[in-house]
Amino acid sequence: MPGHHPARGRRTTERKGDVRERAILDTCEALLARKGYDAMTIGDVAQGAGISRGALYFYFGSKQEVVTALVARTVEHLWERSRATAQTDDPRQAIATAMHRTVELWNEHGLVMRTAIDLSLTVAEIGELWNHTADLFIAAITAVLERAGVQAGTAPDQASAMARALCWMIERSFYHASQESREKLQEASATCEHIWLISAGLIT
Amino acid sequence: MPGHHPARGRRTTERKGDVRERAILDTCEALLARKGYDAMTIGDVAQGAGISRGALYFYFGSKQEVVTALVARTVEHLWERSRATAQTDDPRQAIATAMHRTVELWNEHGLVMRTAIDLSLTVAEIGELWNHTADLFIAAITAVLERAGVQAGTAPDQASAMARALCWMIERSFYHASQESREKLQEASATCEHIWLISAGLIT
DNA sequence: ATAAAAATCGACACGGTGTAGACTTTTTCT
DNA sequence: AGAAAAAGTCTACACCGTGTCGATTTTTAT
Repeated sequence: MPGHHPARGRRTTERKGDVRERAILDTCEALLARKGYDAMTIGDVAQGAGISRGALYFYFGSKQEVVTALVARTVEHLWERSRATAQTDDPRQAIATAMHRTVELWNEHGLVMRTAIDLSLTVAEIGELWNHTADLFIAAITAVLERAGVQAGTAPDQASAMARALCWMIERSFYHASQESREKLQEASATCEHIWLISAGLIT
Repeated sequence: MPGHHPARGRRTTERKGDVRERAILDTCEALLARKGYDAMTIGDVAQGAGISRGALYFYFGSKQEVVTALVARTVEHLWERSRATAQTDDPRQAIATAMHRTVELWNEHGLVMRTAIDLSLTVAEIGELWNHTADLFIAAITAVLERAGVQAGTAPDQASAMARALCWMIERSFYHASQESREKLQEASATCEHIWLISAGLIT
């Protein structure tokens, strides 16, 4: 329909580059799943996205930047979801829904989350991204523990320190389980939930 | 002293290569600490060991093989130590000594252990090494839990599954803490011990 | 002393990364 | 619509680290 003016007052223009950028990230995610980080080459990603290597470097300055952007995209999604979570008064209920949501997260984004964890050491920016994510989780766990009656504070047997340990337990358990199968993930979740409940003093 | 015969009946011959091999591994460990795995190059290691790159490839077929050998050397040390551990009947005591020993292990070999964990995914052989090590720990934890009265079995709330989760909790907590300082490691240990005790039902 | 085995080296080929500069397409402004 | 600017694309190249090869030297055993 020639002569058609798209609505004004709103940025209609989606740069061609925006589409490409998404294509690059999508390809990166797919290749990460198929070949893993080391085996995946910039050339592969470029080819998958339908451009040449040189063109890719117009968008990202390095292989690390590409995967950092991918992690950022995913992690942003996590934050959004976690912000949208309804709060409950009952700690038992809070724990159950938190674990359930976490299972969903890992089912959906397990690959990128594992990659983020793996690269946290080597790629500083990814490390920060993941640290921040972990801090959100730790804060949430701390809150639940305190509401369940665990003494607030940072001593080894108080809420804050315990929350950190529980967070790492969940991270690592899910990291391994999500590589195996959804069933294993479900089992790991049940176990972590159980230990969390015990630690909160909600189970004998 | 010409004509000197080294004592017989005992393998006096330590191949020159044996010394070199040790030198290579030692250098590798030092460089790993200084620059990290990615930044460390085969050339660096060779230079540090006082030989050329070409000569290094006489000993090891690849960079991965070098670090795999280093991990193997360290892990063997762990196994030895863990075999030599006295058993106690009192679960509380068993947990305390286990955590204490683990702190020592991480203080001494934290760097290599972290490297092993990082490379578990990419280098299959290191993965197996570390898995086996983890299995030893899990078995030990399981035994203690059962002796403390936790029901044996693999269901999510039974000894085996809980031991696995606790193992990951300890691994991850120590992984992070050992990067910071001995104090942090000590604190992390106290927290993990506390959660372990609660999970075993030895604390209200 | 000598022959076999062990160890060493320098040169080379390969593959992946990242850069440079020329060129084309798209967007923006009037 | 049309020109200038901005955005996007490509090919070629330089660099670096890995791993291989064959020739050579050193060590070891007899």
